[in-house]
Amino acid sequence: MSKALIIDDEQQMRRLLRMVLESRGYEIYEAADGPLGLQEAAFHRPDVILLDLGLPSMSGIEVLKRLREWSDVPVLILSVRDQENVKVEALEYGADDYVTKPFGTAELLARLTVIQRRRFTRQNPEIIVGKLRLDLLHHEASLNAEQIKLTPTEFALIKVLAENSGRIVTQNQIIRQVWPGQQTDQSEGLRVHINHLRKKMGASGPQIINEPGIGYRLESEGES
Amino acid sequence: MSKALIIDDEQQMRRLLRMVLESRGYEIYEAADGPLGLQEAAFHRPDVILLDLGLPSMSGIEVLKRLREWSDVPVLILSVRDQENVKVEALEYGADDYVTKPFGTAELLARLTVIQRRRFTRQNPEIIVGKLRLDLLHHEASLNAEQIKLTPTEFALIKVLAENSGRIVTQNQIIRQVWPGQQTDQSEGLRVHINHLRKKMGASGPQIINEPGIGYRLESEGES
DNA sequence: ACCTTTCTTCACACTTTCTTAACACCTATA
DNA sequence: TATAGGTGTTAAGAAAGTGTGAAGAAAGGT
Repeated sequence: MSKALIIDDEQQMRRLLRMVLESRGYEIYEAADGPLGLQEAAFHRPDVILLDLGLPSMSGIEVLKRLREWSDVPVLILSVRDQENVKVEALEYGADDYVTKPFGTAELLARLTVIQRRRFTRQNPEIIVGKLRLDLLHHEASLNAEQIKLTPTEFALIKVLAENSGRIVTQNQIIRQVWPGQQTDQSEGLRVHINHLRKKMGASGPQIINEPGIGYRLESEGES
Repeated sequence: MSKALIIDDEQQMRRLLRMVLESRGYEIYEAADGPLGLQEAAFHRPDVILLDLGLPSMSGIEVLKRLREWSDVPVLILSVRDQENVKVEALEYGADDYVTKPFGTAELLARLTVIQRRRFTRQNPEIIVGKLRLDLLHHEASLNAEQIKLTPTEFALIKVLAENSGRIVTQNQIIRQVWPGQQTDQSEGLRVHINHLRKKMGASGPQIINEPGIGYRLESEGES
C-alpha cells in the first residue's frame, strides 16, 4: 500500500484529497504547514507528496527546496491558476508534476500514477540516450557498451540532461538539481563540468549543445 | 502504431469507426458488449478506448468503473444526444472526453489525439497561440511543431505578447516586463527585437501587429 | 598525516546576443 | 507636395555569455 502525504493549509482540501486517495487504497498523512510537512515526510517516508504552493509561514517552494536536499520522493504540486512563474520554479526545483485547482479527481489520480511509476521504474533504472547509457542504481555510465568513469557531480549533471534529452534544460534547472540547497552562484563551475563531460563523451556519443543565455540540451548523436 | 478498442453493440457503428480509425493507422479491436470489452482491454492493452454508453447487459458507466479499477487508459465516450447526466457521470468516473452521435470524423480524431497526448506527456506550463507554442519551463518555442531558436530577450518579448494575445500591449508594458528595473529608454531596441521575431516566425504563424502610437498586438493566424 | 580524487576558482580567448545609431518607409495632415 | 511622428530595416560596436586550461582548495581514503 502506497503512503501519501498531503501538505495543505485548507482543511477542506485535505479532507477532499484524503477521501479520493483513500478510495484508491492510499495510506494518508496530513500536514497543515511547511515545517510540519517536512517533519512528517522525514518520519513516515511517504511514497508520494501532494504539496500546496500557497502555504502560510513557509512557501511551498521553500518546502520543496528543503525536501529535495535529502529526498527524491515524487512531489505533485497543487496550485491555483495564474501562478505560472511559481509553477515553473517548482518544476525547476524538482517537482514532478502539478495540477491546477480546481481539479478533477480522475486527472489527479492519473498524474499520481504516472509520477509514481516513473520513480518506480527508476529503482531498476537506466536512462538511454543514443549510445549513452546511465545506470542510476550503480551510478555507472557507459558509451558504446564501454564504461566511462564519471565523478559524482558529472553524473548528476548528465543525469539531468539525459532525463530531458532533446529539450533545453535551463541553467537554473541544472544548478538547482545538481547542487540542491546551494545559494552561491554555481554557474562558473557548471561550465567546467560541462567541459569535462564533453571531453569524456567525445564526438561519438550524444552531444551537449549550448543554448546561449538559456541553458544546455543533450542531443542524441543521430539527430539533426 | 496505436491500438484502439471499440466497445459498441451496433455493428454498423463499429464498422464505421473501424474504417475511420484504420485510415489513421490505428490497430482496431472490437467488442459488442461490456464484459467482452473488459476482456479485450485486459488482453490487448489498447492505447485508447471508444466506449458507447448505451450498451445492453452492462451499462457503459459500469464498464468504465470496472476498467478504472486497474487501468488508466484514455477513454472516449460515445453518447447520443440528451444524455447529459450520464455524460457527466462518465467524466466523474474517469472518462477523458466524449463525442455526441452523430459525430464528424474530424472531431472524433481530434479528440482522440488530444486525450492520448494528455495522458502521456507531462504537463508543462505553456502558452499556445495558434501554431505557436511556448514552453515556459524549457524556454523553447515551436511553430507548427517545429522548434525555432529564440534568444532570451526574444523569448521574454514573445511571452508578454502571447500572454495577452489578441489584446493590445503598450510599449511601456512590454518594456517594463522584458527589461525589469531598467530606466533607460528601451523603445529603440524594442523595434529591433520585434523585427527579429517577425522574421523568425514568418508568415505562417501568429502575426505581430503594430498599433501606431500605442503598442503591439499578437494575432493568431486564423483571426480577422 | 599523506596521497588521491574531485571540486571550485580564476584568467583569458572566443562566440553570441544586445544596444545604439543611421536611414528608409509609411501614413496622416496641412 | 511637403512635413512630422512613428515604425521597419540594416549594420556595427558594446556587452554578456561561453569554452578551456590550469592551479589552489576541499573531500575522501589509506
